[in-house]
Amino acid sequence: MMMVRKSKGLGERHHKILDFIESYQRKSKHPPSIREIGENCGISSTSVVNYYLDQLEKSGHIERDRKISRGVRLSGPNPLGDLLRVPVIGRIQAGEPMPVPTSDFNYFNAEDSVDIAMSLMPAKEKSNKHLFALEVQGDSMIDAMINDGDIVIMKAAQEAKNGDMVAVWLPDRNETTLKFFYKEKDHFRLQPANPTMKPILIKKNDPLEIKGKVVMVIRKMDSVA
Amino acid sequence: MMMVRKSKGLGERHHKILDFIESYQRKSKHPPSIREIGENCGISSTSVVNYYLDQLEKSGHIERDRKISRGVRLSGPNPLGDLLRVPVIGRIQAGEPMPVPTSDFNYFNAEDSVDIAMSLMPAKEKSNKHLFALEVQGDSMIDAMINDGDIVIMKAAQEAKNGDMVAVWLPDRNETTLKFFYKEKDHFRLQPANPTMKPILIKKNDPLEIKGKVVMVIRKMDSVA
DNA sequence: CTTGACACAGAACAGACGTTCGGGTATATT
DNA sequence: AATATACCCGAACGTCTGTTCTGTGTCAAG
Repeated sequence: MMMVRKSKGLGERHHKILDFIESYQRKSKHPPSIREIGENCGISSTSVVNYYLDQLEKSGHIERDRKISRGVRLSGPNPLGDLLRVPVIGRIQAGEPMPVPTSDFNYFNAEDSVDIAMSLMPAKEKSNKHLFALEVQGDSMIDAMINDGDIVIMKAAQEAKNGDMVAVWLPDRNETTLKFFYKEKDHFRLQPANPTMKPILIKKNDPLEIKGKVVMVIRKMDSVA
Repeated sequence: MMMVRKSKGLGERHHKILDFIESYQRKSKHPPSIREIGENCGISSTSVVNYYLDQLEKSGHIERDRKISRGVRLSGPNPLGDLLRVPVIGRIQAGEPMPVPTSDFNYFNAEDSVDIAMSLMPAKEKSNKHLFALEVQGDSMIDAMINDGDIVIMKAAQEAKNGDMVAVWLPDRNETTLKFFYKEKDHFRLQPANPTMKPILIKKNDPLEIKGKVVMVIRKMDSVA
């Protein structure tokens, strides 16, 4: 009685091997050897492991550095990869000036930080220079589709292009707000992310301070258990 | 003429080795061997490399897995850290059934995937098992504070606890929706994340299918340039 | 029945690799 | 001057490791 797993994409052993490589790498911080894969996947011969590894390489699931010890890794842009550590420099809420990074930007005295996979970042932001994060406090940003507790990743900026989502300080209203920015004939249009809500129009003479551009918003649902 | 570098913390070679390990790991995705370190740092003897590696280990700069090929890595909380690779298995929009993971969903038949730093995940979700992601299409989730283009990280589930944000399929309305879930005396209350909006009440007899719990929401502002 | 693809085992080989040991040369200390 | 210490080299050893080759049994197609 043999297992029949022909012509299907991946067999049980393929999965087992992929799982093992992944967990081994996570625990040991380096890839497993062929023999270690065999022992942990119930394969007694190194040649059989090599046999499967070849298949997984051809199908693009793994990459191998031939002739090199433990030169096997899960493929993909970033099997375990580059993180950006973005400092959380404070909280943002309406009615108070927004915290902005100091010029020194020595981000190690930051109380906290969040790790973002580089692959999540837009191409231009691959350097964590000028990136910082804020935790949103209160419901004041709901018209920007941003909730209490959300984390906003920002890039310091004093100017913006049309379509950027920016953090602006409106001295007239004594308010920090996050809106899409559009420069139009004789005014700035601050468009809420929520399409059911109406924009704020600011005359070009009126004060308006752009504090930064929003790069990303992250909302964690901690209650999941 | 010899270099004098006594009694100081780290010498020139220590830094050179640390830099090399870091850049080698980044490029080759696996650690260098002792001989490779030697060649690239101008050290002709493996024993000297070993000599420095021992020092760097004692001083806590690196960690070593003895007897194991390429068992050297930079130490620290997150030299390059753990990512969860979550498969994006489809799009979600109101009026259509939500895609759910197949039993085979774990690997790369997923068209795309997103990388999430483990440090961002709630403690219980440290395994990418049962995690999947959906891209939200359309504005139908605005009352869940979720916008067009957002990425929702979900955990497959058929049940939910009070306070969980869940994806539910309402056959009566022919609608998939994301709401906070509360079980009450004689009905289920589906509470929108937006506190200005009113809940949906579902009688306990009426049909209601929980598809999964929302773990995280990610919004990328790609327009930043 | 024959053929061939497929899955697997075992052994053997050649390098790669970490480790160790004996020796060497400066500089500083006693 | 003698000793200690830090730094460094080369070689040898034994094991780890990827690769390759031969052989075996299964199964489906011709």
